[in-house]
Amino acid sequence: MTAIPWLTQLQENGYRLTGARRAVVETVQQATHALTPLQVFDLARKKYPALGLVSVYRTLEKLEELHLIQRVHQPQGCQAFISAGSGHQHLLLCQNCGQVEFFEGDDLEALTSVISQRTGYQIKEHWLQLFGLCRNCQ
Amino acid sequence: MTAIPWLTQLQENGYRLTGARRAVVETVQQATHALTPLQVFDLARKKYPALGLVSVYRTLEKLEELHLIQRVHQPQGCQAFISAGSGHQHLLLCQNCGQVEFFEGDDLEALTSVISQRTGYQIKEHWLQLFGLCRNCQ
DNA sequence: TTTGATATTGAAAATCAATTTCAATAAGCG
DNA sequence: CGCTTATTGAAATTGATTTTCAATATCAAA
Ligand SMILES: [Mn+2]
Ligand SMILES: [Mn+2]
Ligand SMILES: [Zn+2]
Ligand SMILES: [Zn+2]
Repeated sequence: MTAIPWLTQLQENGYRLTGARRAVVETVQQATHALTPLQVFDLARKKYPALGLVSVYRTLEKLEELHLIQRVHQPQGCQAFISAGSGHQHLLLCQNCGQVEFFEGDDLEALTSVISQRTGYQIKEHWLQLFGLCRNCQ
Repeated sequence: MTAIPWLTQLQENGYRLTGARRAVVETVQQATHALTPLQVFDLARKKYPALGLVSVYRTLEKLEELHLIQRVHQPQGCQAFISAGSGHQHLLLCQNCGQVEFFEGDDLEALTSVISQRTGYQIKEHWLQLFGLCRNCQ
């Protein structure tokens, strides 16, 4: 998959296409691990050496706003981002190497209706994240 | 429920009982909402005016280490803490007022075994959090 | 193409939360 | 009551993120 759809989306939302943005977008889109802003900076600078860290923050902000990336919450920190899956998806993270996989097909209907009844809450959303070891790391 | 069991646990683990600790423990234990260190500070200072913010951080650290509190991850930030349920429990958060409820009895066995097979991951843990509106906020 | 309005840039400064340092104090044991 | 030492709050420091700003680059319009 190429970086074009993301760049197009940025453009369609009134943002200009620049070297800094191209480098950040390509970097994040290619990643199979969640990346912190600093990691994005280090990787993207190889493609575009003039890049400033500030532009990484600014671009990540826009990508998140367009739902092209999502923040990854982990016990050791919540500053990393990964390309967002399309549709309703959840994350599976390798506790050893940090690799990220998406999965879907969870059915929490039965659970949420029980909880809803038990607590009186009207349930709107859920966060589900699995942690484990990828094939390589087992 | 009183603050004594937590204070006892601190003492049993070699920590001394001080005014600062009592104030923080009471504050966090009584809360029905997740509290940030600064919120704990403001509340606990009413009980113990000499309290320093540093001691809040230090006490929260120890309570988390003893699994008496847990960090709450939310879209708007991940710095808040809530009294930890006992046993395997999950959180249900009110998106409007921030009230926290615990629930248990989720069974993700079927799901995780499918995902495990599909991805090759050995699944070790899961995070599940529900968001919704409490009775008052509906 | 050229032009011009303005979005975007990176550097530097500022902010903010969290951590470390440190000398004074207080907990808890004998 | 004393003594050891864990704990304290203030202040300094760190580290991440945000803001400010003048220079520059994008891109639509001429
Ligand atoms: Mn789901
Ligand atoms: Mn569970
Ligand atoms: Zn792995
Ligand atoms: Zn509510």
